[in-house]
Amino acid sequence: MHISDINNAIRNRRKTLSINQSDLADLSQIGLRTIKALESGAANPRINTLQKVCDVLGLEILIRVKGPGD
Amino acid sequence: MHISDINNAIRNRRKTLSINQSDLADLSQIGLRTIKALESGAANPRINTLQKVCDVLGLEILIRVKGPGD
DNA sequence: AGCATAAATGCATTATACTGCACTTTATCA
DNA sequence: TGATAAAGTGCAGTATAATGCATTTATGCT
Repeated sequence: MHISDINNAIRNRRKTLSINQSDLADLSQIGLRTIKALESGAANPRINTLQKVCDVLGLEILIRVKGPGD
Repeated sequence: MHISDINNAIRNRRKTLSINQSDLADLSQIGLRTIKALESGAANPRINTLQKVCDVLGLEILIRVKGPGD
């Protein structure tokens, strides 16, 4: 899944785990306001912010060389 | 490759493509100072910044659910 | 419908990424 | 070894992510 879909990835994963934004904020040690911004898609978050949320949600961010067939 | 190795990924890829930091900065529309920070690893860049550089270098950032065997 | 919980929005403040400029240090040559 | 290019560093200004608080809107349940 491409990084541009990060907002949906986060929201879907959070709902799969049945936690609300407030809980995710606490677990991630990130402000609730920031979680909302993340999920809204209108955000340009810092990589550390993303990493913290992904850690809690069991998501991982990867980087690789783009292949011919992508 | 995990996102925590982004600085090496960028530097290695840049050298593979035989361009210098200044060229990468221009092509990415990002300040030279920021490129240097990125490659030094002492950075917490915004996702858009990362994306611009990766676009030029032919790198892609992916997100996925962490599996049991990772 | 009425109530409770979750989520969205506006605003002000703080923290810090991003930037350019000037300078230093380190490679890479002829 | 001297010249040139590339990379690293310090600093100050600007842009914006991150945050909290208060309020509003949406969602779900009995």
